[in-house]
Amino acid sequence: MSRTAPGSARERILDTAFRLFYAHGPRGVGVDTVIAESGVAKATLYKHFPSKDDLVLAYLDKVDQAWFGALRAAAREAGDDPQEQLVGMFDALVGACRREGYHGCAFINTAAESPTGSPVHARTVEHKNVVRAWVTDLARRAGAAEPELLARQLTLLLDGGLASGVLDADPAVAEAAKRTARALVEAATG
Amino acid sequence: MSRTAPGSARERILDTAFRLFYAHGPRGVGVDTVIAESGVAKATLYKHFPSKDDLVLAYLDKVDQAWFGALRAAAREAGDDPQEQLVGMFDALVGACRREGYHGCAFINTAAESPTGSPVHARTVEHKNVVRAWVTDLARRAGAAEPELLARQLTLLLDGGLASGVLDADPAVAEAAKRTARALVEAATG
DNA sequence: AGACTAACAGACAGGTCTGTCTACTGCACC
DNA sequence: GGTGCAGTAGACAGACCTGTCTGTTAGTCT
Repeated sequence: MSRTAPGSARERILDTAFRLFYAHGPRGVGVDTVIAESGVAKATLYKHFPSKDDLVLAYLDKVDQAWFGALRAAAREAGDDPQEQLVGMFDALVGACRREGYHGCAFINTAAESPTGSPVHARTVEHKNVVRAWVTDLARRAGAAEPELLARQLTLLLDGGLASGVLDADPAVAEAAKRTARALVEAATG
Repeated sequence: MSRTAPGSARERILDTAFRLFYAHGPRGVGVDTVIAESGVAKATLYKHFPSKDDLVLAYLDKVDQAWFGALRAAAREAGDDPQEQLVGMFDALVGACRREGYHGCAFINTAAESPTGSPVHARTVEHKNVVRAWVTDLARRAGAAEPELLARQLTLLLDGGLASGVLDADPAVAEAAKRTARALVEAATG
């Protein structure tokens, strides 16, 4: 286990899949392409991921970590005040827009090309619920009159900003979302 | 031209494509399936639509007519007051959520599986711009302090509601969007 | 009656996709 | 030194996809 680090091939496959799947959508990338670009044998890929769907789910897990992590980091950077954190998390959207190769929400994009009821769908719903629960908690601590409503409003804005990111990475959209978020937070916390 | 109405085959193809493409995404439906379900010969399809991409674009035009039409109808039903119309257009979202087989925004879903810069992309951007221009005009007539900002906010909400529709057709999301729209319109026209 | 048009029916080519299988290589540990 | 493991390389099957092509049918117009 010294020539190649443990799980090195797996990491390489997943990193490559992350990049390609996000850029072209899982259905737009063949397994052969992932293999070629990650410099791995086909058998190795199918050993770590028994089917392409398993690879797609692993990709979504990676996306979940990255995006949810970015949201929490942006909120943390806004300080200790929950109200400021609710607004600050939109900096994750602003930052994503500026990033090269930004292409909107990986979950939405993947769910759009997957049949309803598929594991991909379920994973996406789960992700959205986790994020909204976190926002709801933040809204509650911010003293919102209706935390669930405020969380719904803010996640609507987030999803809207992410969705339009498929088309063009316009930072103005993200900035508008942030301004709107501030207005909604102030209105809800009086 | 009496046995079959003029363009009857074309209509049948387009209707079938509309249904199938919306349900499974254009890439998830083969031309053979469209042919089989519309009861048409392959040559006929390729005569009316030289390539599958042309069919997809025609599908998007149909979607544009349907969705933009629904938005304007919902606004019209809200009365003559532009402020009420801005809020009322969200009834199109509420209605879409309730419809059987609702699966989110056809444009976003299609764009998600199309390469950046493709005709599909351009058509989607155009659609979104047309809708936002219409909303901006409405916002101006409603006396909004910053019509562009209000339009951006409202379309963000619309897109957010539509995007989450890929996951579950929860009317609560649409209702929350409408409530939020009302709050934003009132704040902007105060 | 004859020409034209729209459509039907379906075979076919050429490519791509997922997933399996065989054969080989090099390292670690016993 | 021998065994097992992780990985490489690539052929292969079987399905599916787009787009083309040939031949046939039926109705319309002159």
